Amino acid sequence: MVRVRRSDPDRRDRILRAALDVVAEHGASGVTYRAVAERAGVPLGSMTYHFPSREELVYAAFSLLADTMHSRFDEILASLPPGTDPREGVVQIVATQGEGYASEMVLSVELYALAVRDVRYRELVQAWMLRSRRSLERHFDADLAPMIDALQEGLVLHSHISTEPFDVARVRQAVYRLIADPA
Amino acid sequence: MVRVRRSDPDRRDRILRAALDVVAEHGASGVTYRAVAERAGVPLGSMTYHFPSREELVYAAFSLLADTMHSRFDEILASLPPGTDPREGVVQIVATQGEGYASEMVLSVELYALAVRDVRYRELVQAWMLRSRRSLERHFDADLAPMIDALQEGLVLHSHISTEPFDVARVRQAVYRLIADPA
Amino acid sequence: MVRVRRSDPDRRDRILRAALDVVAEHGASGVTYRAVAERAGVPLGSMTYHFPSREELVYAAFSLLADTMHSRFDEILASLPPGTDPREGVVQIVATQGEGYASEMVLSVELYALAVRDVRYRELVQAWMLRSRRSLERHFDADLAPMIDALQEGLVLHSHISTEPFDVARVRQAVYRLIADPA
Amino acid sequence: MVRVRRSDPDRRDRILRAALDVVAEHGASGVTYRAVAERAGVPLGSMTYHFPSREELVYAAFSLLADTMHSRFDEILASLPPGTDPREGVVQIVATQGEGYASEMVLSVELYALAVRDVRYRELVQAWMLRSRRSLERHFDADLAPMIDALQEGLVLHSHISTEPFDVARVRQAVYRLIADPA
DNA sequence: AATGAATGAGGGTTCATTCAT
DNA sequence: TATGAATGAACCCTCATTCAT
Repeated sequence: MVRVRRSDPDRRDRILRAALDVVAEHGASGVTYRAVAERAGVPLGSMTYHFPSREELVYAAFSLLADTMHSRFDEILASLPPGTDPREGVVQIVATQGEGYASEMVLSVELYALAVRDVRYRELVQAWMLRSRRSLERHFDADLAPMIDALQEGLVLHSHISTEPFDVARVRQAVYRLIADPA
Repeated sequence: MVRVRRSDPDRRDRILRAALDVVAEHGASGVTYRAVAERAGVPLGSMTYHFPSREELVYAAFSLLADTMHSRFDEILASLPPGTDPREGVVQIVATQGEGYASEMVLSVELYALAVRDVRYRELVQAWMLRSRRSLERHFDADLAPMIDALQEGLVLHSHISTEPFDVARVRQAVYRLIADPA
Repeated sequence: MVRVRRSDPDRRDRILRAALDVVAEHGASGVTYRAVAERAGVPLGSMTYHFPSREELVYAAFSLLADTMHSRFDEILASLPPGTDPREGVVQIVATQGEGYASEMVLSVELYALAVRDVRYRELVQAWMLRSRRSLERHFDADLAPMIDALQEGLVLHSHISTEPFDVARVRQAVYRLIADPA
Repeated sequence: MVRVRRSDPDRRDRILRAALDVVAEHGASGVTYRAVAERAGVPLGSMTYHFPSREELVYAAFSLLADTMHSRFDEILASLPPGTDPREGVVQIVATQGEGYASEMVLSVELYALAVRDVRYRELVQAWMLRSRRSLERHFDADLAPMIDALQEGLVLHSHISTEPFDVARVRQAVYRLIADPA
C-alpha cells in the first residue's frame, strides 16, 4: 500500500533543507514537524525519529545555514583575483546577499531574532561572526574586521528591508569610506 | 462580585506594552492573546474586543515600537549641544541601544524578521528608516544618511549578538571612519 | 452546521461521570481527553476548557468517586433499623460492594494504585478512610474501626479478584469473628 | 565498533526486573518498551525480540512478581520455629509487607487493578491467592484461610495508603481477634 | 539471534476566534 | 461596551510495532 523505503541515508539532510525553506516562508516559528515533513516528503514519524524535539530540528537547520552562509562569504573573499582591491570583495558580498540569495537573508534575520533571546543561538552566531572576521583578516587589518562585518551586516539588512531598489554604488561608497586605506 | 473598573481608557495602550514585553521574552510568535492578557492584567475577552485579530494586535504593537524607538533616536540627535561633533550623536545612539535598552533591540530584530517576509511590516520599517534618515540629515549629508544608518544598525545588532563586552572606542572609530568629514 | 449549545451548566459533572466510566473500562491510564469527550458527548475543546490538564480531570473524577462511595458506605450504616446487630451493617457493605456496584470496586482499586505512588491521591484516600472510620465509630469502638475497615477492604478486594462466587456466609463469619462483642 | 556481548542468558530476566521497577515508579501503564529497555540497559530492538508484544512483557513481569511474593509469604510461614503461635507468622507477613518491601505493595496493587478488569490477570491473582491459602492451611483451618488472607490484604493495603505510622500492635490485635483459637 | 531504522496512530495541550449575554 | 464560555484545528511528542539486515 505504502511505498516502503527502508533506508534513506540523506534523509536527515533533506529534512534540514526543507526546514530552512519553511523558515524562509513562515519564519522560525513556522517550523512545525508537519510543515517540514510535507515539504521534505517524509512521513511525520520520521521527523521525530531524526530530530526528537522541534528545538533540535531548528537548531540543526540554523547550524547548517551558518555553515552554508560562511562558505559563500569565505569563497568570495578567497577567490578574489590577485591584485583586486579587496574592498571589492566586501562590496560583492553585500551585493550577493542583497540582491540574490534573498531567502538566505530572510533566514539569517530569523537567526538573529533567536540569537538575541537565546544564548545557544547567540553562541552559534558568535562563532559564525568570528569565522567571518577571520576571513576578512586575510585582506584587512584585524581591528577593522569587526567594523567591516558590522557595516556589511547593516547594509545587507537594510537592503532587504528597504523598498528602494538595491544601490551598489552607495554600498561601494560606504565600504570605501570605512576602509579608506586597505591594509 | 468585585466592582469592575468601568472605563479603562488606557487599557488599549497597556495591552500594547504588554504585547511588546511578550515579544521581548518569547518572540513575535509568542504573542498570544492569552499571554498578553495575563501580562496586561486584562480578561481574555477584552483582548479580542480591542484587537479583533491577533495580527492587528501584533501590528499595532510594532507600530508603537517604531514610534518609540524613533523618538529616542531623534531626541539624541536633536539634543546635541551646539558645537558638538554630530558624529558623537551617532556614537551615542549605538551606545544607548547597544548597552541599555537591550530589550528594544530584541524587539526590533523581531520586527526585521517580520519585515523581510511581509510587505506590511516592510513598509512600517521603511517609514521608520526614512524618519531616521531625516533626523540624520539635520547633521549629515543626505547621501551619507543611509550609510550611517546601516552602519549604526550593524553595530547595534552585532553588539547584541556578540558575547564580547561592548566597545565604544571601536564604535567611535567606525563612525569617524565612515564620516571622515562631517558636513 | 454544528449544534451550538452555549451554556451547559452540568457539563462539568457529566464529564466527571464519563471519566469514571472510562476508568472502569480502561483503567486510570485509559482516561484520555478524547475517550472521555466521546463518552460524555462533548467536544474535545470542551474538555480542556473545564479541565486544563488531564491530571486535574483524573483527580476531580476520583474525588467524586470517594464522595460517592463514602455516601453509600455511610448510608448503609446510618440506616440500620434500631436494634439490628451493627455487624450486619458491615456484612451488608461488603456484600453491596462485592456483588453489586462492581464497577465502583474497579474504580477504587485504580485509586489505590494511584495512592501508593502519589501523595496527592494518598491524601485523598486517607481522608476517605478517616470518614469511613468515623461512620464505623457510630456503632463500634474507635480502636476497632480501622480493623473493621481493613477487613472489609480485603474482603471486597478479594471478592472481586476471586473467580469463586461471592460467599456471604464466609463474610459474615469473618466479621463476627473480628468483632466478637459489638460495643 | 564496540564488541557486542554475545549471548546474554539472563537478559530476559533482567528485562523483567526492570519492567517491575518501571511499574513501581510509573504504574503498569508506564511500562513502555523504551522505558524498560533503558532501565535494563538493553537496546530497544532487543525488547521486541524477547517480548513480541507489550502485553506479553507486562504479563510475564507480573507472573514473576506473583512468584516472588508468594515465595516470601510462604517462607515466613514455613520457617516459624516450632511451638510459635502461628498467628505471629501472619503478623509478621503484614509487618514485612507493610513496612519493608513497600515497592512490592505498589506492584501488587497495580496487579489488582489489572485483575479486576482483565480475566487473564484475575486468573493469575487467583492462582497466587490459592497458593497463599495453601500455605496458611499448614497452620490454620481451611475455612479460616481466606479470611486471614483477606484481613492481611486489607491491613497491608491500608498501611501503605495511610499516612499514619505503621502500628504492629493493632495488626496483632486484629489478627488475634479474627483467629481467636488457632487450629 | 539480534537490532537499528522507520512509521502511523494517537494523546495532551495551546490557541485564535466566535458568540451569547 | 465588555467578557466568560466554548470549540475545532493544529502542534509536539510518545510509542508499539514492523522489518531489513
